[in-house]
Amino acid sequence: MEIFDPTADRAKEMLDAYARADVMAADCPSRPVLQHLTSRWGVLVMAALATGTHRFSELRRRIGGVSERMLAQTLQQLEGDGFVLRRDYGEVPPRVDYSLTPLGEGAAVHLVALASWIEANFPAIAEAQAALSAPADRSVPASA
Amino acid sequence: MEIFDPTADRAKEMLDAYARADVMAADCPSRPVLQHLTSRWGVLVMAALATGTHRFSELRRRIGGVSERMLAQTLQQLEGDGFVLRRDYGEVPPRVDYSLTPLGEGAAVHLVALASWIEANFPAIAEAQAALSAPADRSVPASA
DNA sequence: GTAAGTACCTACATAAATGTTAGTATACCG
DNA sequence: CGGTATACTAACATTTATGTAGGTACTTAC
Repeated sequence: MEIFDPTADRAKEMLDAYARADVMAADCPSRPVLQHLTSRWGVLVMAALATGTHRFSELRRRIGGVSERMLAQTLQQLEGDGFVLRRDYGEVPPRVDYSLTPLGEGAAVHLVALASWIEANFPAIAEAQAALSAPADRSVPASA
Repeated sequence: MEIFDPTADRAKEMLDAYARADVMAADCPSRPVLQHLTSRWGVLVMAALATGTHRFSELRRRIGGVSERMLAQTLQQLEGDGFVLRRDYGEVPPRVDYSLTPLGEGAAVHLVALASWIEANFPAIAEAQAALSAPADRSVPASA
């Protein structure tokens, strides 16, 4: 039909951007979101916040190995995606705390599940790692 | 008591390495595993393999944007952790296929859940992103 | 008064991830 | 024969991620 309709373009946009989010597509806008959540510190920040509201320095101590810079950056990314809520009390010395938004909680569930699964199954994983690095012969037995 | 016991050291090692896997600890051996699974391509490879066995080139086509190099490297990491099984038919031209091990399936469940959640909730995420970048005023209203 | 704590940011430096290109041995298609 | 496909690897280039050090403005504890 192709009749001109001012709403058609918008409808198409919404379909592209909303209805068809596909992480397998290289240029899907969901890719950056996935990366924020699965980034080195993203997972751990989300998991830490899944236990409740925390201040910046609390998170920093809780998450072993994060630098201030990385923690700040990660929190900003997650805030920008609407997963984390930042509350600034405007006091001095500074006081700010972070918590998950409802959206963030939805995502955190899966990240916590993953982290827990790894912790719980680490014995098996370590075993597999050892078994795979040990065997010298990985080639097909020669007929000779 | 501290009585010498040849099994004591080993038991302690096992406790350290196995029983207490804690992703929040900077030097926990579970950290690299978490990173392999949540790496840019790791998630997508696991998700792709969650749908069944695939050949290398099939995965490459399915996962938008992976280079051969990255796909190969990611598969090797996941194989090294015991999540992926590589089967080489020893034919020429080469034929190899990949599938999840039972361990891999356990992990994949959570990664697929995460990816699906993002796809399903992308409308809300995009909305949040837009809402957060729009507001010009994020500071506390001055009393003046 | 000195040190430490708070929640950051900026600039700089380095490490890690990722991409690009070329190459391998062989088979199949036309 | 020329081109394509397969499953890679190695070398090299580049982009991205991450870390480090120093600074801020002020408070509390010693």
